[in-house]
Amino acid sequence: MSKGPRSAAARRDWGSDESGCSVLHLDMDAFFASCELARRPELRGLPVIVGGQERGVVLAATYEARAFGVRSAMPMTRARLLCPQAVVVRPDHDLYRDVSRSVMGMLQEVTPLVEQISVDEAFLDVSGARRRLGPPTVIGAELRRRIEEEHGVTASVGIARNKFVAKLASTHAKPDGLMLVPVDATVDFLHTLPVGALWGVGEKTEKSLAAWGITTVAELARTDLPSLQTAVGRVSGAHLHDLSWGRDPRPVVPEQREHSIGAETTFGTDQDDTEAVNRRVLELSDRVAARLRHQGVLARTVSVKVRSSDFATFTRSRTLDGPTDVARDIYLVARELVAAVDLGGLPVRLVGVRGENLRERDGSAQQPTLEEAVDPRSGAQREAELALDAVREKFGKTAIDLGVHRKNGTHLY
DNA sequence: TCTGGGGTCCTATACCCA
DNA sequence: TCTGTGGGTATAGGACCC
Repeated sequence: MSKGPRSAAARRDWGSDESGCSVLHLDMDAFFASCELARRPELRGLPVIVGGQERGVVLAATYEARAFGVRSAMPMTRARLLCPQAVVVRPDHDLYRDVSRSVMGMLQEVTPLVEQISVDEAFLDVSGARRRLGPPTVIGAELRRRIEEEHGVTASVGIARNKFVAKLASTHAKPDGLMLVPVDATVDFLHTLPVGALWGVGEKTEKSLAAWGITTVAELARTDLPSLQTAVGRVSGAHLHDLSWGRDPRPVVPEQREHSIGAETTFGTDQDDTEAVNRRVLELSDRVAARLRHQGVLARTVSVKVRSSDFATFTRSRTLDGPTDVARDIYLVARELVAAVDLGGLPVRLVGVRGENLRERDGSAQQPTLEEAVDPRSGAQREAELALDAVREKFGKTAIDLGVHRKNGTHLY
């Protein structure tokens, strides 16, 4: 929900010729905050911030809160300083997921070519829907109307010849607007923008480019390719150069499979107790395994992330002999990987566990992992964890937990 | 000001193997 | 046998996005 830099010059009417513009990007405005307002209309007109605990960041803020300088991803402590009168609401991800699912279903009625890129935004290729539903601007307007009517949430729409430009158009249409960038106007539109508007240019890349005297898309477009590649790398250089001229061949691809599934948490206070860290690693392994099983996939690589109190972040990973969706397998590897990270005596701020290198469970399903072959308990362990899934399905996610069992001071688990 | 949690992609390096 | 080369895979880390 955070957005790249915008340009006032770009916020204007670029024309009405829709030919060749069949990519539509739909982005819901201040999504989490809008969902909360729809549920609690008495909050309308007030500065509202959706955010977590003490050490959290702002997940979403209403435009009233933004007027005070509150931005998403800003530390909550700072947000409260800027806008002490703001109503702070704890995030309710289940609510946002429900609204999201319903909206995505609505998009599917327009075309099956819907690529969801996050909970609150999606691309649509409406080339096949034109004859049935009208030109893209009509489709976009109708979607915006229906989303607001059915969910009380406003959405902005960008329409252009490709994904990259459509995404920028929706950013400049915000809030509650629609922008068309005709094919002929594409380069002029792009060349009003700062480099930071390009997808893939964040803080670091922006700095590297500035060192080369490149601060706008227009300047980047006029830079010769070899210099650009020296500045930011071969692949990124070529990619950014293409984008600066409005070239983006990536098609709208429906239903992309996840490449990894992970979970991480920041401790309330930095932690130097190894046992406490391990308990957290177990919880995270359990969450990851449950999600792997839920999605019917197995992970062959386990990776961990450890952040120390000075915010230095380390990742370690190991590829297993066989793929798994069993919390115990993941935990045993994750615990070792975390233990091997040298934090120089500093306490742990955050730990994370991730399953990577995913594959479908079907097919590899009946192949026992090496561990199962060596240790028959692993098959039984999976059965036990499936039973846990069933209990949680029935009584809720917090109904039951895996534990670290100790016997004579030795971990069984 | 003091930095969440979910991800993706790219780069560099090491190592095995043909 | 030695040396170089190049592909494939594993690993670590950085940057980025929402």
